[in-house]
Amino acid sequence: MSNVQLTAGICLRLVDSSENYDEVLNSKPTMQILSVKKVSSPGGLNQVDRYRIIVSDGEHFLQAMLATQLNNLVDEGHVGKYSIIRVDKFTCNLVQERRLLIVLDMQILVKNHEKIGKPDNAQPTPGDGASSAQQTPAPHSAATPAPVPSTSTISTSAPQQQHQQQQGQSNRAGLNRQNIFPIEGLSPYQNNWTIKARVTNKSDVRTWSNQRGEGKLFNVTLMDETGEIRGTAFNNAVDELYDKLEEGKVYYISKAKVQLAKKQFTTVSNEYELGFERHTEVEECRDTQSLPTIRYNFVPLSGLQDLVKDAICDVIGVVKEVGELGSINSKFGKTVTKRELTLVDKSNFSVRLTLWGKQAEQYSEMNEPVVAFKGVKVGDFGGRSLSMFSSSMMTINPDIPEAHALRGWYDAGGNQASFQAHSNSFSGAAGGALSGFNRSEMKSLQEVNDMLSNTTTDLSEKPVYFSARATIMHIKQENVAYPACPTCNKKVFEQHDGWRCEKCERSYEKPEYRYIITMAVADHTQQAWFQGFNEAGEVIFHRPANKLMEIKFEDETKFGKVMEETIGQQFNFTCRVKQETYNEATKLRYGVQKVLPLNYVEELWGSELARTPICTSVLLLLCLIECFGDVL
DNA sequence: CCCCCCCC
Repeated sequence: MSNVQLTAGICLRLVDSSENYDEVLNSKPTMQILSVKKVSSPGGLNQVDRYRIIVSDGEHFLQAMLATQLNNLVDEGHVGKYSIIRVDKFTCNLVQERRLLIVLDMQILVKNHEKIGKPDNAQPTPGDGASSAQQTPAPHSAATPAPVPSTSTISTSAPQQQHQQQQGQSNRAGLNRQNIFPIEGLSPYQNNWTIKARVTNKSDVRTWSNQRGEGKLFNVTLMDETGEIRGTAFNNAVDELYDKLEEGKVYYISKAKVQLAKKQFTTVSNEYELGFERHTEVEECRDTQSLPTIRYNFVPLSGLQDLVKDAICDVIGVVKEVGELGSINSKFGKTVTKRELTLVDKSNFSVRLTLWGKQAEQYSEMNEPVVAFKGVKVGDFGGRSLSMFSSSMMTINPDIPEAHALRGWYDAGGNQASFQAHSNSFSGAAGGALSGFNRSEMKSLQEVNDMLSNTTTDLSEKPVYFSARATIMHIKQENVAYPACPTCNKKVFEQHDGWRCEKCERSYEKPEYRYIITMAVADHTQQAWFQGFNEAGEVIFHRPANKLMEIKFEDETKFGKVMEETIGQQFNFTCRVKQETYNEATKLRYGVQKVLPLNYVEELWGSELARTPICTSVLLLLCLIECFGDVL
């Protein structure tokens, strides 16, 4: 421990204007961390926590930030207060006229060490010695020139001019390639920067038309090793830049406007975004060696439950199931194709992720690949779900350590694991099978009524879902099933040559009966009319509709008996309530999404009664009997 | 200056 040697003097060299910056950059100094403090970004759902650290060389100390890709070193306890580190890679820039070191890569030499020396602040704030300048951003009026950024030089303002003259000589034409700024250091307070960034995503050109006017635009996501930022070009700038900026390529970009990103719209992890303007300079960079293709901040699938709905996150998982291509009709009558993937990971959780449009149509990986997703949206369907944005990134079998680890784990037996689906219900394992049914969110019919009358949601626009346990009181006997087209399920009509489907424009010898059920249900608080279709009917009647209709045609009395047997049966229903209009009258329609027979062990588990010790014991016993009944 | 990103 005692043989650790800090790189004395490095802090002063970092703030010394006359230093050779390249030498300082490459010196890989050994330093001690004096403090680690989490800094949470204000607002926004996609903001990643950051760590501010203070580093010391034993004589002086400096403020620094950890690049977010190093967050896990702190989160997992590998590094902390008084750790000795070797800074292998960093960048330094001016923020509020103070230098801020961003540590991009480091080695931990000693995790725990006593404090070395009595270091002083290498960069005391003029005036009071506190860090007020940093905490109170001065408004930059015209009278207060913004500080000149500096990453490749650590000169202060006077030598800066000298430095820029030197650069002018080496790079007369084109952009100032020496003065590369980290994306993470960009802010509206800086000008004269150049970033070197990869386009990781480029949107199509979109047009808009509203009361404020019309126009066109496109977005890109730009990334370097410190962070990412969204750039937007409007109108003329679209013509100028759309073809120039290609997805996957790296560019020098300067003279764009840095502005606050509106947090309700951002899907990219940055407080700011870039507005491309007429004078914005974009030049392709062919040396792409030093830039990673993508930077992730993975959340384990088990951790999705800690994220709020609509949060944006990165995940990596093995695609265990690939759903069929389907389509949905969105609110505005748009039809969109979709495909659901089921991801699993080492946390033994699974989650469904929806691909849209082209990505859904073109997905064809059938060999359970590892797939990394960046910037996907967290939903709460069935507990937790994920959905792609157009700005999200999907990378199949990425060449990154996390992917290799996951592959190894999966192939070495992880694929045999049973995965827990996200669910709010008490019984997580059951939650997966129930898919959307949340026992802990069960409501009485009265509570459903109250919820519906108090909701601010426009029920004609957006349906509300609920689960309730109720007993069937009555089923309308007439039209309990309809003759359906075996191909498209539409109603068919009997004609001289068989059963005619108008949609498929053909006739069938026999129809396929499908249930269409209107039933009165009740619980101890209320009654309601539910409507159910084929899946619901098969559960309620314990037989396909064809069979029930067979009985009806052969023996009316027996049919009446079957109908009667359903009365008094209790089920767990999951329903979708929507406001619909018939003949200018609006009414709420309760569509049954799912019917589940009761499972008495689980019903008890979820109840208050189960909290008593005696009941817990009995329930455990019941579970054991259920599991091992055959053996006992 | 956009801001849609959907459905069960």
